[in-house]
Amino acid sequence: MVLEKRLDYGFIGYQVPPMPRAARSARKRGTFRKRTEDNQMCAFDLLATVAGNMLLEKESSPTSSNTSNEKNRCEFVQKALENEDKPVKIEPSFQESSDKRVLVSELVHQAGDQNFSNRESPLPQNDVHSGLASVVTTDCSEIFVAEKLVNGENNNEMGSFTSNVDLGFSGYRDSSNCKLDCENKLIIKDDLHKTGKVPIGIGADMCSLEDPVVCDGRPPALVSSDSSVKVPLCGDHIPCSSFPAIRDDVKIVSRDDDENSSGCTHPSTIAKSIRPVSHIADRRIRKILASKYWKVSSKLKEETLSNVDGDLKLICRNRKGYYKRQRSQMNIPFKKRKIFQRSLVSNSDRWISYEGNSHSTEKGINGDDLGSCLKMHGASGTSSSVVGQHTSVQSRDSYVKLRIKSFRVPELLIEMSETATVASLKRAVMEAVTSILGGGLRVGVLLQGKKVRDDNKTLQQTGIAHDYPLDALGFTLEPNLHKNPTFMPRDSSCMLPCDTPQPLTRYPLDSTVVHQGDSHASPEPHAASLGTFIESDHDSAPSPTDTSVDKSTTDSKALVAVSAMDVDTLAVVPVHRKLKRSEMAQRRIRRPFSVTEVEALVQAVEKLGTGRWRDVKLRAFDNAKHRTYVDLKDKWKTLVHTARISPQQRRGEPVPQELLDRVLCAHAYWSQQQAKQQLKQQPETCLLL
DNA sequence: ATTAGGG
DNA sequence: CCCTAAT
Repeated sequence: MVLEKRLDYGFIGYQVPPMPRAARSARKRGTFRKRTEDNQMCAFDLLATVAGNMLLEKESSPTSSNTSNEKNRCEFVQKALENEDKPVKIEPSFQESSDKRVLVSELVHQAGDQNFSNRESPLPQNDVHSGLASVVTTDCSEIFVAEKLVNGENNNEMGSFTSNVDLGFSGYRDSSNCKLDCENKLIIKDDLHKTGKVPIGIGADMCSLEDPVVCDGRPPALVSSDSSVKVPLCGDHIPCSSFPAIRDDVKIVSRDDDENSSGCTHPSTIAKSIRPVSHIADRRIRKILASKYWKVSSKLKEETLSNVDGDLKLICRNRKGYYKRQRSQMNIPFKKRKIFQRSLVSNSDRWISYEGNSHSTEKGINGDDLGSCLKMHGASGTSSSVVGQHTSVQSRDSYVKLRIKSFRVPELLIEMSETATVASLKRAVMEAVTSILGGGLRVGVLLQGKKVRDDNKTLQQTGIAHDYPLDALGFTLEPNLHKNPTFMPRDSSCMLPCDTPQPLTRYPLDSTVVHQGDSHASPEPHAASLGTFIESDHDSAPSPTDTSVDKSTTDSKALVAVSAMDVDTLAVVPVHRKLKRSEMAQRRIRRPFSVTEVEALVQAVEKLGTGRWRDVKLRAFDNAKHRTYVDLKDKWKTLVHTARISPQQRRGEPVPQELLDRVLCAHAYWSQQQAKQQLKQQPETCLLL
């Protein structure tokens, strides 16, 4: 049996409905509304529901005994789970439909092996709240928070999402980032909060990485959901009031949670009857949710944040910023993370904004490039009622708002014995996905369904102008494996402590990259791109280069064949703990030297020579953070080369011949000087010998 | 951290 | 531009 799937990784995942209602746009973008099955429910939704239920339970009958509570909880969970049709839903050919994205998280979840319920759980099985804890993995510390809240404790740590995250999925790794203080206010520590920067990553939500239920032996059939999912399918078991906000929002939520402030000025027209939401349970749970999923932008004060479940109007009023669902920090290489840390990726509205705030300590080599050419937009949209269509032009630069509808993860080809168990299949998918993700991803950019290959083009040159059709742009996730897969004899101990028989599985990791629509593939798997950056040159303004949109080079080749591997050999799974350098950092964007820069460079070199690039840098490019002395040296090299070739062979913005002449002249002069120096030292060394 | 050179 | 050996 060959199970061929194209995994479409959508940025859908969990979404917390209880967003300030007034802040929600009245508009509905139907295209973004995920059609989900009624039986889909994300783990966190369940958790929240359960927790809310528990809280209600506790409040309504504070005298009820623990055992009774526990029993109810277990019962509830079981019933909730029973509402799932089946634990695994593998939809065929969903690659055709853009609205049927299979989340990685979902996949991961699918990959979850129910046999794991047997595995040792760090949680004491006799834990009072085992009913709850068994639903949500111990990896998700929200569960603990919820539990503690239920228990009346309110000094809870948020975070500590460990476990499988090191496989490339996201999760909080730092438990110190936020917590609930003794007054139950959400505290987000670190400059993450101060700066409004949310470490983000492309990854699955942790909640779907949990281990299955111990409760009744059934795996939790929890599938990722987004806000449009009807959460409490278990309505019979949950008092509606236990989660009124969600229940309401679920029905009307639209994807465009509107990063901007339009919601304040344009109250939702989808006025629904809002049930009272004053229950402590709700507040608590929503606090959890908020802490997990929503992030207030930098301009929001902390007090406001702590009010997330309280005075929504205040939030709204204060909303210089906006709510964002908080992405968990992906376990990505440090370097990469450094880049991502200054960016915000909105999950709900799917556009990317980058913050140009670059008071970081890192060298300007990587980060500053990015930081300086990215501007953040979220809070400033004035005409945000048309989300994503236009961005107001700020200063003298035009910015493009980008929206990520979905990521496509590389195609996976999985071969399995027909006699393999479903559990094995799940595990195989799991491993395939994790190996892909763990191997590192790079981003591909699609414009009009065609892959944008040239990383050096500016967005404008590519056609991504500020008024481009948003939907024309797509992103893909591509494996960064490029011959680095470290194949390892399958050893179940590496990540899946399970003793079930191992099936024959195989994942051609050099496999295809499936793109949007017409399935383009990249024959050049190394062309790392971080194509979502907007160039801004303040230090030095490279003059506008050719604005040709070279669509012919954007490739229209057919998809790359999936490399078939020998089926007979022992099953292997690539496990690369060691991340290759290619995944560590993105290539800097190309920033051609302007004539002005060349002029400055020539002048400096004339003065200082060709061996003192640091001085050249200091002298002529001290304030051009994106020009390192290596860059200058390289540029000089190319300048010399350019000066030597015929003008017809030169490319790019033409450099005045006068400058090139000076280049040659200076080069000759300093070469001569260098030679003289060598001659002077030569006898000395001879004497020494 | 810089320099020098190959890729 | 990147990568790195060599300073």
